[in-house]
Amino acid sequence: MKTYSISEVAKELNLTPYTLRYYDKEGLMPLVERTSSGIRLFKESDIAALKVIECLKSTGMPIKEIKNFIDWCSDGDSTLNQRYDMFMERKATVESQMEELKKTMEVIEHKCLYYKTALDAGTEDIHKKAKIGISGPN
Amino acid sequence: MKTYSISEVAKELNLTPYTLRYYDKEGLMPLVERTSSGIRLFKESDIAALKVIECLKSTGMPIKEIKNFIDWCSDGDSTLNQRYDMFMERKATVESQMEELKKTMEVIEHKCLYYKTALDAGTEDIHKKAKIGISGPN
DNA sequence: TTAATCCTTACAGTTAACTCTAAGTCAAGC
DNA sequence: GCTTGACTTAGAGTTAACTGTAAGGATTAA
Repeated sequence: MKTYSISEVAKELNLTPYTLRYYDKEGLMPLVERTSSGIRLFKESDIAALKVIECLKSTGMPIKEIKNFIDWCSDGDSTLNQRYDMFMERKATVESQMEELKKTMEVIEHKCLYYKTALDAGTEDIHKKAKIGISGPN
Repeated sequence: MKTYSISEVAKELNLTPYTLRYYDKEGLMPLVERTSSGIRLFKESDIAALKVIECLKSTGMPIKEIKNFIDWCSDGDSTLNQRYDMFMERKATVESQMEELKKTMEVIEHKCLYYKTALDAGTEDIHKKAKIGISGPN
């Protein structure tokens, strides 16, 4: 079975070896095998697990909570419920993040239009002095 | 014109007075008026400006860059171009954040299904031993 | 008049997630 | 044999954005 060195994995996941060792130290990678001399041998499944970790991280989940999940994985079927609940909770989190982002986008787009108009007019006053025009304020 | 105290504004924006004073110190609130004794009087327009700041923050923009924007606002029409460009850039950022979130959501939803199936079966092995069933692996 | 709330400066502490250095070892490839 | 890249422990440094304390003073509402 093909294995990968720490720097190969780091490159693939856009991380550094430092970060991977840090994750290891924090207990996020309990399954990675070693050579007799102690060098980490990452399998495809380890990389897949790291991608899940990166996914959880991108939802804003702190490393200590991700560690709980990793521990549950090691504990076997008795923790299936916790793990299911955790992902359902993450799903809700991501849903609300999406809604927040949508609202943010609306404000940003509004500002883009605002500055486009101002730029075309050569002055921001176009928004303050709309009374002069035909259409009136707003 | 109605004005608001620092703690009223903090409550409305889910911040603390400490944070607002910190923003002020970092140059994010150059326009807030004061009483003769130095107490901040926030107008509706100041609160609106703070909401824009929170919006920019939620896109991941660091405070120092937000300060640039605030400075440009003070500089008047000569900076309309920078401000327009900035919001267009923010728009692109938010778009890519949305795409990232979508990918994240797909992984999370996949995991939800995975654990739902495992939970119903009582064991995670259902995924490893799929060969036994009719449908085969995957 | 008393409690609450505001202000200032100055600075220390917190948290998360790295990021790196030191010092010393080990092992594989050219 | 030399370079490269891996390893260890231990610990220091970094960054961002707060978060809070101290010390002293002013204002305002009940």
